[in-house]
Amino acid sequence: MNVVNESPRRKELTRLAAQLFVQEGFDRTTVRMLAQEMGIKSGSLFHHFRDKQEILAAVIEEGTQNALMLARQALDECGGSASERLHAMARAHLETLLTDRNAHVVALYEWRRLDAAARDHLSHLRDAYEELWEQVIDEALEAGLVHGDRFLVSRFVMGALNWTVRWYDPEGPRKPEDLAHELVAMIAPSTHSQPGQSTKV
Amino acid sequence: MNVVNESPRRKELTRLAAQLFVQEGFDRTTVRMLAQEMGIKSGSLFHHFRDKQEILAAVIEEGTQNALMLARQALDECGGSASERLHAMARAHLETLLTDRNAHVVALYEWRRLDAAARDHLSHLRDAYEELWEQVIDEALEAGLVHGDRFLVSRFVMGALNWTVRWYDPEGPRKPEDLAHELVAMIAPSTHSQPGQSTKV
DNA sequence: GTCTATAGCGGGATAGAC
DNA sequence: GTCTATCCCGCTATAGAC
Repeated sequence: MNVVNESPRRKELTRLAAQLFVQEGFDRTTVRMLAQEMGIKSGSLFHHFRDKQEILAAVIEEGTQNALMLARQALDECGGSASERLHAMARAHLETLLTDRNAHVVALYEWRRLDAAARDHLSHLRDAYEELWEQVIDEALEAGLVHGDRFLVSRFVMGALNWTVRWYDPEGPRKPEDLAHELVAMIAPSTHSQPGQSTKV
Repeated sequence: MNVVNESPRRKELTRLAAQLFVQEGFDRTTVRMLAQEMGIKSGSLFHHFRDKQEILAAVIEEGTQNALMLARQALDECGGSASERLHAMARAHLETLLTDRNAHVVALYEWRRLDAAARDHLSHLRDAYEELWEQVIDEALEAGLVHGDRFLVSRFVMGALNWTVRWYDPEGPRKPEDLAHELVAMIAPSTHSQPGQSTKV
């Protein structure tokens, strides 16, 4: 459905929609606001999307797919130690959340506003991303880096990261990488990150 | 403004509103839904509240005040060790979020929907609650229980806790107390909780 | 304190010209 | 692919009777 419909125009409109959804929330964002941001009239919007719901679905698909891609890439590029992988994953997650401040945030914070059909269509994507997290957490548990229940630890870690959206100041001194480092230090304090990736601040 | 207006009737209506705001979100909750839940017609609502905004403000004030009260009480009743206090705080926080599932959740998740005046009026309450957290985190840092930056640690911990709202299943086997215990174990693994409070599961 | 009735507005979405 | 024009609906809030 969406895979076919990937015109560059639509992608650009999706990007702009993501920005507004983050600023205002999905419910408060009107189709007229969306149209204005896109430089067209509200009627024209429905040439690209069937309805407002479909815009949300497009944003969330884009955001999750992007996060998944960047996370896999980060894991491929980092060293193989459990600690390095945990750090790489946290860093990738925070960068998709805090640097672009768009589609991934919408995916996390507006998921409930998807209708049943869209949730159904997108849940496997979300699950794939969460499984990647659980896998990295598993490795950390096996390495003795962290202790506790796999399910709970991954949800606590994701919660700590996802909540940064609420208080992080992009103009402040801390970069997403710094936050990732501090989080790993908090839950796995005995770890010394390998050189080659400057995780020490 | 609100302190004067604390009729039992209004408190009850506020309680019902909180429930709907959690289920549907503030924006999706209509005054007609609120009225129906309260057993009156929508017009009658405005005898108790000036407008929809004021209902939200009442819920958030109630939720934060309640959380603050219960947190202080929990700290008073627990032992004095940094680990016990951290655990008590986390437990109180989770119980206000997950057991009642109402006003405190709204305070956390719908804060942005408050207008400027209400935010101004309520921010000192929210700040008092966050300062209580930072104080407990400070004690944990000084006791060597946890390591890191005071600001970041408290935000990470609160994030992990606040995000539980998204995945916690009240019908499941885990109680808020169990979650609190697991979180403390995750960030301060070397700690052995004092007896007298069964924190071990 | 609650009701009925309704004003007044802004929302999502459509139709057909260009 | 975008425009104008507009339908229709549901929302918040008000007025005045009871």
